[in-house]
Amino acid sequence: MFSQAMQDYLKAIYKLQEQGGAVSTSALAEAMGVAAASATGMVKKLAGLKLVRHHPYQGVVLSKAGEKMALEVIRHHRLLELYLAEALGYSWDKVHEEAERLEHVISEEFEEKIFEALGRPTRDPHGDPIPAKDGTLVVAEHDRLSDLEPGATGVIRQVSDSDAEVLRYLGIRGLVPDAAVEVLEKAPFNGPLTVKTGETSHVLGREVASHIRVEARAADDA
Amino acid sequence: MFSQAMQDYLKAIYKLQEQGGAVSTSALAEAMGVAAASATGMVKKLAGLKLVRHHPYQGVVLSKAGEKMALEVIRHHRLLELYLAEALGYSWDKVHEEAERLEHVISEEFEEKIFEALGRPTRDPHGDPIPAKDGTLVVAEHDRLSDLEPGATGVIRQVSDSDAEVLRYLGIRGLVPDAAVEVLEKAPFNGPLTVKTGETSHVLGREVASHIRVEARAADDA
DNA sequence: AGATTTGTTTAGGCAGTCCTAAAATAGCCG
DNA sequence: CGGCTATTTTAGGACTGCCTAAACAAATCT
Repeated sequence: MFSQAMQDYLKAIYKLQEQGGAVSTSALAEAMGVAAASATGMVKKLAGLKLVRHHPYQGVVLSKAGEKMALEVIRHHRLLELYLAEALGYSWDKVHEEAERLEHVISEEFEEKIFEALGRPTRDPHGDPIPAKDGTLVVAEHDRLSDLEPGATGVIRQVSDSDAEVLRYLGIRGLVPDAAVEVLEKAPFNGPLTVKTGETSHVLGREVASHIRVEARAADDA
Repeated sequence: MFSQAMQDYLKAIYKLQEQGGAVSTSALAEAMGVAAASATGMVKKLAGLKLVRHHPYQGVVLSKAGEKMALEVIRHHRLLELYLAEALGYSWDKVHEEAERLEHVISEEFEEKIFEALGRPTRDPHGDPIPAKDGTLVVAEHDRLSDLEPGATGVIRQVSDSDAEVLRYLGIRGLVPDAAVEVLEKAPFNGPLTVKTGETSHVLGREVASHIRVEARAADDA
């Protein structure tokens, strides 16, 4: 009834939605690695199934049902990643690809078994929350980058700003979801922060940094 | 390049071939749960890829390459069954269905990891041999039913006879691969055997019984 | 505003796998 | 052998998901 392709599209829409409201078909097409027309076609199909709401030329938004389906796939994905890493000794850079294929074919029973084998975890190897079986996702209230103290390190989870210019600026600097960051310096009051990502450091206004949600790493991490 | 459907067909052909020479398209269609025309179509495609040899109206036989591919899938299947049962506590009657879906999507790395985790096994939960990675299958030299002594029990693995009539006779009596049998009596010299399968017992000529390969069960089995 | 650029949708096709119906072939029986 | 029946193949479609090219809409620039 619901093809694998549909699941992939729902998941992609979910992930794009996380980083900002409605999702354009071109962004979706890019995320899926297909032509824009293909994304439009699938969006229409999903809209017909009431899994998304589509306002032509305005983007697409998951419906309640669509979000639930997306979260089921994401739960599978994250549990699999964790299982591959923990139980089978996969390195972290390889779990994603394998989980990507397995997530569509495992049964509820398989999901249940690995969930139990892992001790009913709530976070995957990347620190992302694992949606619950009923489709509930405890969205971690991540710290704002502007809240971190000098010396602290973390991983960017979400970048939201109404100004596309600012987003582009941050993107060019590598301050995008999943990037690791470290706070080098922090001026007092509402002064700027100096942060490092990859090999280079950048100075950010406090206001801008407050729009970047990060997941702080424990101090004893590598 | 090689679709999942093709893998399934190759596997089905392999299994049918095990039970007797060339495979008819209708037998293949039935095994795959598709219309006869669909099987013909796929067979032509596989023949084009040199994975099978097809003589119209005469059935289909795996080529060397086709057999290797079939064995790879079967290796995946059997390793998965074993892993699901051993590592995840699946009951034996559920492993097959899950393995059926997983076998097509796991990577070589996954295969390798579970192979090692299981201690490099050579038999699956049903007692079937697991093909080696290079596509070699150590075909167990099963006992002939006619060799078993009264009281012995086993599982039929292969029934081969040039006489279709005999095969049908055996089929009607439930003496088919995977059936459990027990030898009740055995006349001396080349006299007949009385064997039981399911609830009923049958008398078989020694000659016929010698064409039935069985895997003997250890005496201490249930 | 008008023109250009950018983004989105429609239209028409292609490949893969399935189907049904009809034609071709093989096997069997009188 | 000739004809019946069962099996197998061919022919023609349906459906999914992808593509390119062209039409359309919105945003941007002058």
